[in-house]
Amino acid sequence: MCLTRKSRLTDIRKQVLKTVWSSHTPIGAYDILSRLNARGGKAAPMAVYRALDFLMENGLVHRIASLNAFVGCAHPGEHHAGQFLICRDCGNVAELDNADVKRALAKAVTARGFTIDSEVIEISGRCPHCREHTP
Amino acid sequence: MCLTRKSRLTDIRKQVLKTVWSSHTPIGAYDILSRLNARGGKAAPMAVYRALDFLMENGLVHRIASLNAFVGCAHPGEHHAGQFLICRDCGNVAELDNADVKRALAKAVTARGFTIDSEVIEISGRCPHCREHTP
DNA sequence: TCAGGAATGTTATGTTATAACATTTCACTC
DNA sequence: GAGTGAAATGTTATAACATAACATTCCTGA
Ligand SMILES: [Zn+2]
Ligand SMILES: [Zn+2]
Ligand SMILES: [Zn+2]
Ligand SMILES: [Zn+2]
Repeated sequence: MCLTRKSRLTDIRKQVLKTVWSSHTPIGAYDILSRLNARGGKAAPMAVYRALDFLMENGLVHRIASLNAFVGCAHPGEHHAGQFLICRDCGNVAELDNADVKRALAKAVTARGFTIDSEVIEISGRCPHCREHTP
Repeated sequence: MCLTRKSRLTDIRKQVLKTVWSSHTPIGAYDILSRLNARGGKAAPMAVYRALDFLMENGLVHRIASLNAFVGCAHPGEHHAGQFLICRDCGNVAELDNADVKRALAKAVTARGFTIDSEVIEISGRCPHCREHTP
């Protein structure tokens, strides 16, 4: 765990992180909650949302706004934005961090006089595997 | 109204479209509902969501996924995607349709073997006006 | 050991969105 | 101009997502 940067990976945060990763597709906060409580727990939604906030701040999890769901970060490190490719058939998500996209976007945004605080880039489509198997 | 393409701009759809445009910032479905019912109406959420679905299909309104809210389309026409710049201070939204961004994104996506069905590109930041007035 | 902040617990409520089925409206045909 | 079928709307209920507010516990460092 890269949490030698003074952030505390407490038990519930670890459980939520595990649960997010145990799903191969984006998972909703209440689904996370159910899985935690499935083995006898009695956590409340707040606990999950707080853990998710922590994990997002620490670059371990991303929120997929278009799905109201969460995925583990493919390249954990500092807090960062990425581009997400979501397969509409199997639900799998690929995380990109493409320099050309960021550059083109930054140029277009600054041309309008805006500054960037955060980005949401989510593409819905079909992954190679699903394209091959269901024409 | 460009609805000579056989889609019916009925009364409730027109009211919802007007309400979306009457707000200078993205507006939530339930806020739209309140404004409709403010003058005595008694519509239900479904009516608003159905009207919004119609307006989005017809390229008159966009959904801002990161805000769970809706804005009028700046360049109405066919159904299309855009890039949205959202000012975190004043809430105003600028709609872009930048060719370089689309090109870079399409390239990065196809390089991964994905196809694109729909895009969500939403940048949160500060607009020129707010940058000037609050340093 | 004893603060003081960070983390969690607890309860309640707010907000956003859809399911399922009934009824009405409207364009089109006969 | 009555019949008909699809599109649109009405209605009721509920699912799904998220936060407010305040109490309590836990950890760290003086
Ligand atoms: Zn990441
Ligand atoms: Zn797939
Ligand atoms: Zn548009
Ligand atoms: Zn602004």
